[in-house]
Amino acid sequence: MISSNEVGSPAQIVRVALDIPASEGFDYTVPPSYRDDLAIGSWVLVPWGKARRIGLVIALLDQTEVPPEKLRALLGPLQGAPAPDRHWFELLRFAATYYHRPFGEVALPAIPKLLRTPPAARSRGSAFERARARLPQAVAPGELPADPLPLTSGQQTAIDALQAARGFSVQLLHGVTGSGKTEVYLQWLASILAAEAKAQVLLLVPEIALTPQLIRQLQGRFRAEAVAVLHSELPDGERAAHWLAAAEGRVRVVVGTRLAVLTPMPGLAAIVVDEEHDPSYKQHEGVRYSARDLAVVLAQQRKIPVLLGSATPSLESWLAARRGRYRLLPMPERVGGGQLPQLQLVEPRARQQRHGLLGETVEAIGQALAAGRQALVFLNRRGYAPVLGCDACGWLSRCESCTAFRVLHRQAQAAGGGRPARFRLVCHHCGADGPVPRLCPECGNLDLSPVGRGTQRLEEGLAEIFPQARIARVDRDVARRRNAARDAIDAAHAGDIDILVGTQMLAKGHDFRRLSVVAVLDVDAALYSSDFRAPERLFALMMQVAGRAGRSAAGARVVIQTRFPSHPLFTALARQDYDGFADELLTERRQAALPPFVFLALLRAEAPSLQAATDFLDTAAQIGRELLGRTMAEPDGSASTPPEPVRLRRPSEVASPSVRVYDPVPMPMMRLAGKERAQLLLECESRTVLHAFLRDWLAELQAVRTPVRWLLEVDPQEI
DNA sequence: CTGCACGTGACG
DNA sequence: GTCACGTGCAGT
Repeated sequence: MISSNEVGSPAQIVRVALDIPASEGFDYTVPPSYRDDLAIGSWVLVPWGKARRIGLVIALLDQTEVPPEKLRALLGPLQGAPAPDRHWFELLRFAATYYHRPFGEVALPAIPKLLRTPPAARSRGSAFERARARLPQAVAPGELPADPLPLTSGQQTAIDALQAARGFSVQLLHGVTGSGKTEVYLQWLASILAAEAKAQVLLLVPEIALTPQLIRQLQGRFRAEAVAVLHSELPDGERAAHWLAAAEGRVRVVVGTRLAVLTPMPGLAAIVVDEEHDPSYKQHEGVRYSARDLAVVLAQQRKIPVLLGSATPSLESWLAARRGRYRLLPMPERVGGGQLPQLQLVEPRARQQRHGLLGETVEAIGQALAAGRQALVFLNRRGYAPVLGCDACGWLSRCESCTAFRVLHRQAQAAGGGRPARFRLVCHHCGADGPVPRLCPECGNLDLSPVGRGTQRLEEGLAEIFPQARIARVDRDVARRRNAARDAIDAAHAGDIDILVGTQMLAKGHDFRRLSVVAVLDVDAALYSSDFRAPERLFALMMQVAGRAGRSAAGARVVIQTRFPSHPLFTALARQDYDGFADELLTERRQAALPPFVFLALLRAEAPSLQAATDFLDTAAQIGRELLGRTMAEPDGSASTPPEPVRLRRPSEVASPSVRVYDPVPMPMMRLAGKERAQLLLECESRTVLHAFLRDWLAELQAVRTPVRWLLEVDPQEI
């Protein structure tokens, strides 16, 4: 049945993005009654095989390549869904393009599960109604520590600069630990909210920093505006409610981890990215986006200011500030003029150790305890010992499925104790978990011993050295038990703990007032790691660890055990000289042609055999080099341009930089969960050139028939 | 010959 | 994700 007013109607057919890998969308006819209701960005319900799915309209078409017998009619607009959000759509489109993924693979996972699950045929009410019914909790006045704090002159200067910002701008707030960055965020965001009744603000924080304390603090401070909280651990119902409230402007403050950057916020007027250098902003599954980078893009699209805050900015941001693209707001002073702790480097060479602790370290901890202060011992390695070994033949407890050792773990014991501790061998990568062999699987020898030291063994050793001390451990194993980590931290705050032992979980956010000594063990591996970002990350971690001590305690110190006390990283750390260290690293990175001076992409492949993975990558590299040859011979497709020679050039002689395709190599962790993995590195001085290449290259790779599972990672953080 | 397990590709 | 289909092997 065709009536004249239907012919040529632009919305006879729509292309719908679904959460289907490697698909640019599926076309559906639009029943006449819905033709006026659909626009780009509309939420729709579509038939999908025998099932139904929720999708987003990504194009209005008047014809399609899909053969008519395949084409089906969509079921209709999704009842109760939010109206199309142009800004959100633009951000998702950018992310899909930049990370070279189909739109649907970016957009649908950005929607909470409850809101993208097709309604059951006979369900009462919609998921949207249910989500709307549970508004984020309002906090009763007077219930919370909620008034703005007095500002230091440094904080005031930063806020003045922020308030002067108009339109799109990036400010890099470089504030030492304890300089009061949070207060700057809160007062700036409050001023944005006060200026415009419908304004919304977004505060992104690293995973570990989104604590109940921070949420309570925000709820107290923004009592009137309502705060939505978004992170991956949130129960489905709550996440849907908060997300929808943000999308419909019913809350004005959104705080969340990286996924929160993909929340629609119609009134978005300002963004803060706290601890912008933190690696947790990079998503490590699905679409591997950087929430920090997307926040900057979002600010640019919305023409609003974004504030990146850190005591140790990423080199990417630091370079942008040095080049004047970002505005640097320094806050070098601590609130209350607190002194930063003194750094003491101690060398293990030819000195006596007790349980991995050097004499100086033991002495420092002892002094803290004697003075009624607390000590924090930091060891970034959980478990009892990183490996179990045979004294006779040298057998080590390797994981069968990974290029890694199984870690010796002491089982949590039932209260009462007395019985001998029980141990397991656990792989931290694939999760394999088994009993400890009674004798060596290689030679039958009975003497198997732990090699090295994890937090559990360290805790044991400390208890022996300081039998009277109250010791608590905080790491991921402890955190797995409900509230256990929080209880330990609360006990430390209350003064019921003398020594805290822990991994980097303890490095962030906690301000222990009675803490006067921080001891750091086993950092040397990071000094000479094959990962070029390791020093940057170690410096950031050390600054954070040091920041735990001495916020109110005079004479606080940080003791680092290292075999390389004269390493420039420690020299800079001792002077609290981030600027010098960062500038030095930038010089090295420029000379070595590493990020942020070049842009990287990795093609990663995994297969049952390394050969299969490498073969695929070899094919991919060959396709890439051929593609480069073609495009360099015809720079813009114009026949009149003389062909350029095809060769790899040094950056110095490059006018229009070319993409370099390296050879496939096994990944640092070659085997993971029984799969062999290899990767192919690509680099280019020009982001634009790299991405143009990636687009064409991926199009050709899609056509390669292979059983190998592969994935492109844009801007990899670990190579 | 039949049945089942597994892998693969399509689903608009 | 789920389903249908094809392949290959084991059992009758």
